[in-house]
Amino acid sequence: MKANILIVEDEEAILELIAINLHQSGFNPIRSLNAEFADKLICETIPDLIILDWMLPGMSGIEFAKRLRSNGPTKKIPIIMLTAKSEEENMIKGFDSGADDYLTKPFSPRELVARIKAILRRKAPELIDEPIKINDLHLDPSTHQIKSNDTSIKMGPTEFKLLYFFMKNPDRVFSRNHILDKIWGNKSEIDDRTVDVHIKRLRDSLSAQGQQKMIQTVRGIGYKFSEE
Amino acid sequence: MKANILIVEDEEAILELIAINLHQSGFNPIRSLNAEFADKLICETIPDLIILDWMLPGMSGIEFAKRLRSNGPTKKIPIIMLTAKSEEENMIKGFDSGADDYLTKPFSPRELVARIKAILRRKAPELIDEPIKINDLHLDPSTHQIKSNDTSIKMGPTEFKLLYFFMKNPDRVFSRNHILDKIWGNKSEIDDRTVDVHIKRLRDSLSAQGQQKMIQTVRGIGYKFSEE
DNA sequence: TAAAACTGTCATAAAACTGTCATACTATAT
DNA sequence: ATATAGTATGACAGTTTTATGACAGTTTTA
Repeated sequence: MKANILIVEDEEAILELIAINLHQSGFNPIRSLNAEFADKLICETIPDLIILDWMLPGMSGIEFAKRLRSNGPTKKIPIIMLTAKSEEENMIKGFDSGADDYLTKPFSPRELVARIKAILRRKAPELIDEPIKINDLHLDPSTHQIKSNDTSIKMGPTEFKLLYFFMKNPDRVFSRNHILDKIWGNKSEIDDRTVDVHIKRLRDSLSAQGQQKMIQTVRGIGYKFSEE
Repeated sequence: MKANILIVEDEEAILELIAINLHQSGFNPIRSLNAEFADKLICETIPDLIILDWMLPGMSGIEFAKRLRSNGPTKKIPIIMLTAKSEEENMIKGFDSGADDYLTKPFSPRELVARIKAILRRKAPELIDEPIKINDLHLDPSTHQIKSNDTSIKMGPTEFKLLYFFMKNPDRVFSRNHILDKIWGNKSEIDDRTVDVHIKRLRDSLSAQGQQKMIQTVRGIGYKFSEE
């Protein structure tokens, strides 16, 4: 499922530029030239992230941001502010009003996409669903499928999340507690050692396709995923 | 071990923004909204770096910086100053008062992290977990991997810590007791000679790739790591 | 609602790692 | 050359850390 990204920008050329770039990067851009129309759009579908120009006709971007932040359902939508170089000194207010990041025009589309991904990765990692392929192991989050040699591999939900997490961060070592945080959520009162068991189950599933060795134990530290 | 970074900033939104970004970059942020509270925090744990807003309620950032600089234990803590665009011309005073770097608001979190790393790399390289490469021996703390000629080298946890320690302080001789302190922790009741054994084990691991000579014995003193 | 699948915990087995010691070496000074 | 203090090394028994299989309770599926 593509992430819906609302762009609110009064300069049509820029709006279009951004939209095209986002589309190419696998996002679903929603265009609005002003805050009023953006409001309507938001009612229809809550976007996953909003790119907001600082200067808007009618209502300023900053006011709009504040309103979004004060309002229940839109409270948590990440916002990236766009500002002209000359307005930069006001930017601090942008953060105040709740923006998660900002970009100064002119900016490179590449940069914008990078920031969007960074924010989504933090706030809604499930939305940045790019299939991952490592060493003939294919994981597609959108179809919830894992394949190796075109043979699909079955596993439980927890094992899937585990594998997804590992494949998104290959080669990096994670402690059991870190894994617990990421997979179970930080509230969990769950025993460290439970991770071992799920690692075992994941390895068992992978071993049907001879891929079990990809999950490695780092004694005294935790586990890591790597093709070696 | 994560670097403790104290943030002194009276605008809560910004404080939080910085803290979150630092946390994500693997630092340990400590928050303070004013200089007085910061003082208390500093007493508890000496931070490894301080990010200081220029304008603070009560005591100005610059005064605070000066005080830190005049005071023994806090003398050497690197300081990054934050300043609003309009105050920029005063920045020279910031350097005067001992800041190591400064950033003009608004700044991107990315930029801040980059500067922090630059400073720590200079002043306390051991706090910043970056891969180290010496003489074709690569050590990467985040993946917990050691490679030479693209061949990965295996070793136990203690040997890894030992090697990491040595590679962070190349060419320097350490006594067995110093090593014991750094690797085992200062509480240890462990025999001096145990270090010899682990050095041996480390050498054995490295010798598989012909890198054993990098750890040298300094008779009567201890050991050192160097490419000779 | 029954069957199937999944969870988290435990006890136990298996591996890997530790620290110490006795012994064999080595450098250095006399 | 010899004595001596400092190092290297191999073995080993004790610990710590992981892997594994079983199980009872839950949740999901059919």
